[in-house]
Amino acid sequence: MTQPRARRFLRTKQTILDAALEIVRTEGPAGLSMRALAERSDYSAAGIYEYFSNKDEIIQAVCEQGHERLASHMRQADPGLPILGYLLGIGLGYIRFALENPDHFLLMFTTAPPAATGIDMSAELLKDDTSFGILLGAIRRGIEEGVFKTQPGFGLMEMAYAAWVTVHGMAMLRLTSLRGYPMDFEAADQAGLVNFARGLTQAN
Amino acid sequence: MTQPRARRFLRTKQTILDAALEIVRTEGPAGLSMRALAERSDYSAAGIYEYFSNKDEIIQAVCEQGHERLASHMRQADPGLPILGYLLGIGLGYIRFALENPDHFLLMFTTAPPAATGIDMSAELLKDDTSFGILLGAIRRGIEEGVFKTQPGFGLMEMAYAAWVTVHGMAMLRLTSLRGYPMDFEAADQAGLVNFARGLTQAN
DNA sequence: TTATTATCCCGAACAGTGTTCAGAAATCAG
DNA sequence: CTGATTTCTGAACACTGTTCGGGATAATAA
Repeated sequence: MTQPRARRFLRTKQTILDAALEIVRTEGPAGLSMRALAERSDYSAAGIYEYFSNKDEIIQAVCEQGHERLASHMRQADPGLPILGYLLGIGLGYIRFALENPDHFLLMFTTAPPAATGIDMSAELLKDDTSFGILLGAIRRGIEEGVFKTQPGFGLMEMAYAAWVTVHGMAMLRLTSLRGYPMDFEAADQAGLVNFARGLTQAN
Repeated sequence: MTQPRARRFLRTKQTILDAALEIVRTEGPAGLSMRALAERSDYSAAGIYEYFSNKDEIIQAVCEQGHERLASHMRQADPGLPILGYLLGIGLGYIRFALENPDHFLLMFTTAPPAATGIDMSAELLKDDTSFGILLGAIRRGIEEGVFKTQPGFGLMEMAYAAWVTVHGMAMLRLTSLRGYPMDFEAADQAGLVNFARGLTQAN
């Protein structure tokens, strides 16, 4: 029962992870090599393998941390607002995170998940503090308030999926394909999200 | 004026490019190493640098080829359909290409473009045979037919952007974050696109 | 035909990558 | 203090993209 040992282990692991996060933030995912990570965390490259069995495992941990920060960005939307404004705030929070942390965001959404986690995720995704969970809560509220009209084949889940897809597409395209494109994205995103919400509120 | 030489040069270049495309298709972008590419095209790794100055240049060429194939998938939508059905077909074509060529699609939209091509692209993007050009044409038609109602700050360009964003988010999320997730994506995508279109047709 | 020159192509090498492994320190248990 | 575990390291392996010197080949000139 060596508790101090376990604590030290976890602390060291966290130290390495923090170094990884900093490298991703300052130099992008390309700069995250095992040797660079070793140097910044004052270990040798081989030593890191005592705490992570893979580089992928490190990347995955960095991604998880990113998802938490993404969710906290979305939580900054004011739930006191009317549902349409609240939903808009959530979406803009998502996009804002992507723009403020482009490398981190791209890493999160271009790295394929651990593969065949499928079923775990279906539960993981629905937790309230998850980014998708927050979105789901907002849509549910809109439906309960009677503002969003469900339709056959377009209920809570489909609405939330459609909303996610919209903001994700905005963030992703802006970062990968439209960097430097002359367009007022702030306005276009706003208008696009309003159009999306208009679809939700209209029956048939 | 050595024409045969120039022709041979281009032909060899195309051979290498074809090999690169095949590697991406069969083994994914991770399998595209200069040595593997050299082996499949019956050259040495060093020899390839006579035709491409970079690996990035090869990847970029592969991406361009992908964009053409993407556009051809979208062109399979029947322009004879009513505008809503036609627009839906275009969107589903986009998604279908992504699902049939996941590696190629991800390569196209996770690799940042040649950097600071900004202004060139703004013209390139609008050409009729481009994927975005096709989309733009459909939206324009919907507006001219009076089916899509423009609004202040939400005109042709914004509508097309919103549509692109939607299908791109669907394709992207499905490939990166929702692989194996238990959900009827066919139906959800369809419903999501219909919802999007509903927003376009409703004034205010 | 022969000599010159430009093109084409390859082997070897360099610096970098992720990862493994034998063994040196350091920490713990008896 | 002794013996066993846990930490940590340097060296190595196989791989990556890329460069360079030089050999083979083809086009041009004499």
